[in-house]
Amino acid sequence: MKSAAAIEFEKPATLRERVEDFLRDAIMQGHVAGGDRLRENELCLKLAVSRSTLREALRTLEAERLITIEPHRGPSVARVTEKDARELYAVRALLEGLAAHAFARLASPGQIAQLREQVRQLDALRASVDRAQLLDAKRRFYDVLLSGAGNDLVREMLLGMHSRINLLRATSFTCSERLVESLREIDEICRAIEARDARGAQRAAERHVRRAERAALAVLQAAEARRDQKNKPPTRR
Amino acid sequence: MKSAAAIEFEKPATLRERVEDFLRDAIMQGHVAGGDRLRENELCLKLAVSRSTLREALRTLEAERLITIEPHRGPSVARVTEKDARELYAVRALLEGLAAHAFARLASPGQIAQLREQVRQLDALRASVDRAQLLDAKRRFYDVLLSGAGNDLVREMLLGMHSRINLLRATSFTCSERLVESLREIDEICRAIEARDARGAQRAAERHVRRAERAALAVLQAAEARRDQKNKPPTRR
DNA sequence: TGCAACAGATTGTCAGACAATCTGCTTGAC
DNA sequence: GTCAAGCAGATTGTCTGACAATCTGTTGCA
Repeated sequence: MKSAAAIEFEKPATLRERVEDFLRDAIMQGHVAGGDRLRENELCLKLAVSRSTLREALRTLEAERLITIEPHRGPSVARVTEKDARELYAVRALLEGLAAHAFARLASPGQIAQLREQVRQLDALRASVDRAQLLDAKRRFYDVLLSGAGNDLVREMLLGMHSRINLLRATSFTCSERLVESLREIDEICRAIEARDARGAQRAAERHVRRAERAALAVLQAAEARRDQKNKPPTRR
Repeated sequence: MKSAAAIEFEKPATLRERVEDFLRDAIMQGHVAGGDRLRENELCLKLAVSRSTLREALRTLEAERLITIEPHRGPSVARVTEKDARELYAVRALLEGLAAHAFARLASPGQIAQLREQVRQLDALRASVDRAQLLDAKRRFYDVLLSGAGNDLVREMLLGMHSRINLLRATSFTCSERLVESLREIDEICRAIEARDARGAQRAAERHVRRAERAALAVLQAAEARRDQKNKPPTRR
């Protein structure tokens, strides 16, 4: 019952924060698709909040790049293009590498044990079909890793990036083959950390992200091809 | 008269954007100090805008971490602690390294020439006493570098970080010795790029940031020591 | 000195309004 | 039939005014 954990899970104090959380969830769970417009009036009615409150929440989401707001056109759910994804993964590889390196150097034995425990829980879910459960376990793993790395800026940046990556829907865990591979890579990171091998942990983390990228891009390209197929037939020629 | 440049300098379309820009400037120019509270009514009166508009702008600034907003206490100018600065520079080193690496690989000869031109202009300002002019030249250098690197995410992240770093006031250019050193380091980055030596450019960029960090931390620590000296005397004991 | 209660200031949220702008549809011309 | 112009409704940007919840500094009491 650490107070830090308690603080982490405290209910949002303000209404605006609850709106943010709700919208963030709705986007990441795919209840709205990339490119969908979010009309203010609709959302006000659905969430029973005023426009002021809603618009403030939307500004925050815009800063997180989960939505885009164009003048006189309003907010829409962000589209993650292939280029976006590449850039996202390139930065993520660097930052996760940094975090793994720092964790291997700085974490206490207790924190390392915690990390291993999270890996074990992830492994136990290997056969699970519940996507949400898997994502939650993954989130807990990163919670431990990023908290122990002692760099709050990196933590916040990566948390923001993870929500964008989830928006991709092409999460590393999308297909089960990738899942097994992914778990092995995570185990490698953890093992390097247990050996206090900072460079090794960094490299393992970078490798993990690069592989996740490859899987994600494959899914993304497949999705785009499907979309093009559907939209292009009535092409002018 | 490239259209891209024209777009870059277009006047903000909405009032909120102008408010953002004004506040961002005010903070970075040091017109308000770290920790200062920003009372909504005051700002509304001074800027002649409504609270809705102002509060939206403040949310954006909060996301950029230029201000912090605490529930029922309102916005204050962010304080950059020593730990913040270290984290900031650690990430900045990685991202600028990435940008330099990408620029060396991808930039067109024309872009490289542009970069060199910016370095030349910076050099010409070596003796200048006008801080604003120097900062502007530095900004233009980074504009060229980050545009040519082809990674918009990295560009936006670094632009945001630069505004926070300027908030530090302990800019690399604060003391003139550091300025000369800094210019040499920038020249090294540029030379590696001209030689299409991506790894070398990356390392030079990382080295540049690490040195800037050292200088910034020195200034920051001196400032904190001074502040402690002033605040601590009436200590309880 | 320390604590409690109170008053003023400030923020969080709401409702309603109106002009500027966007969007889709109708209409008219070729 | 296609294309351009124009109009009407929808949507956003911004403002005003309001009120309850919370914070903050001060006063008064023990």
